[in-house]
Amino acid sequence: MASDFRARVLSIVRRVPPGRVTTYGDVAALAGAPRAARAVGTVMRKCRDPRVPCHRVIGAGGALGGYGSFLQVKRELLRAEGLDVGARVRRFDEVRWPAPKRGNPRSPRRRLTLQKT
DNA sequence: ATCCTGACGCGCC
DNA sequence: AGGCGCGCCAGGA
Repeated sequence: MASDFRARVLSIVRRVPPGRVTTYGDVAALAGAPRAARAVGTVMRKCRDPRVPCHRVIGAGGALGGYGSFLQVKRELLRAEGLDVGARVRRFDEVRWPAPKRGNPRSPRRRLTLQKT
């Protein structure tokens, strides 16, 4: 296959159940590349497979993310699945998938802050 | 192999 | 609270 990464991303997105959403970043992490959120977007962009619910992949914090006119379709689909979608997906934490783990010692999201001497 | 682009994310202004 | 800029990664030309 073209890329292992791509295949993983697709397989992951396919598991997102109706009425639930996930983020580019989370998918990237699940695919084994925590910093490749943008790359996930690249994959979604090419995705034409109806088995892949790409409309359930949104931006961090509930932002829609999206692409051109498809953004509108995305909103429709999400609403059709019962989600409350405004400028951003509301109740995000409740419809997020997979269920966000709390106090996860293995999610050491690095915070590389630049100090000002 | 190299360069440019982009359905992202997050710190800062 | 919102917008801007820079960093990250994989794809495609």
